[in-house]
Amino acid sequence: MDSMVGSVDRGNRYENLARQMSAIGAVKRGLGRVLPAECPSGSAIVLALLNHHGDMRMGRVSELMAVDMSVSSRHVAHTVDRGWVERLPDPADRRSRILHLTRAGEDMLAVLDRRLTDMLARTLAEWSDDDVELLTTLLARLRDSFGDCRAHHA
Amino acid sequence: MDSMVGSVDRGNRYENLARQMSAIGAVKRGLGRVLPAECPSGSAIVLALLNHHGDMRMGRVSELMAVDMSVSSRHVAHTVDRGWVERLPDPADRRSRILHLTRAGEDMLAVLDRRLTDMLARTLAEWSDDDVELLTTLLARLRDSFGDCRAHHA
DNA sequence: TATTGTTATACTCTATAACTATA
DNA sequence: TATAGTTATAGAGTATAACAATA
Repeated sequence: MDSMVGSVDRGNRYENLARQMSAIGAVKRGLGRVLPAECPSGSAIVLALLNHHGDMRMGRVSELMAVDMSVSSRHVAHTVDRGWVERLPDPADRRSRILHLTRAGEDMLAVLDRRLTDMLARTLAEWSDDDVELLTTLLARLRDSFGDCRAHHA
Repeated sequence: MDSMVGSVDRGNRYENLARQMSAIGAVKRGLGRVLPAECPSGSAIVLALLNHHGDMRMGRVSELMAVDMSVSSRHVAHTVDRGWVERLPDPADRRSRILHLTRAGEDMLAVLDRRLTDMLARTLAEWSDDDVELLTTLLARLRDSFGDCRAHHA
């Protein structure tokens, strides 16, 4: 395989994809700019996860975000400081605590939803419904393929 | 509009997309983990841009990355320090300099390409060629729709 | 002894503002 | 005066390692 030129097409295909993925950084920065100053993206993601999946523990947050627990711990701490999330005792394991979205957290989430929706509606005005849905589906599948791709020192 | 329930579908559509976009952070972190320690993603993007678009000035880099010039300036400085990029005088404007990918930069780019390609080939093993291409196209279009979405204080 | 979670430290990415040099 | 670019500073995100409490 190494000496063949036949792999150029495949290599190019992934190269294009990698470049487009890097370019997505610009999209994420654009989304981040519409967030309220007191609710940066890390906090916003925590709220969205709790809203979508329901109450969960720290380990599950870090798993869903595919980040180290030290990272999710800080994000969650920020949301708790703002009163958007509360840590309830876990009857099954006293080391752990159950994270629960508060009413104030739901209110903040409503603000986030509105801002992001406005932003996307403006930016994707020329996209058809089918294309938006197709992109959403492919992104979900991409995230799924990557799975929990954290650095496992094993 | 506020009192109607009819907007639920559209709102939900964008909400899903926003959530998937956030999840893409996990994908980007996964890609970042395969990069060499001496070439973080900022540097890698600079090299890829110069390779793909050819020589350019700082302003064009910040435009393509959709970041402030102070940011791209630091990324470029890092690549120059490593000998991957050189700053050539711009005959048309002595304030500016032309950024040029060196041979060492091309070599580093080859390393990056190999690592990213391996990673994607492993991760997207079950994807069809058509789906990979479709995702690539949609990401490019998404980036295009966002355009130069930097904060313009005007 | 292993696991859940927190905290300290360090590094990358980013934006704002102040600055230099040139147009 | 305006523009191209650099640098200083500050803030967010992340990972590693050391630590606490509990299993």
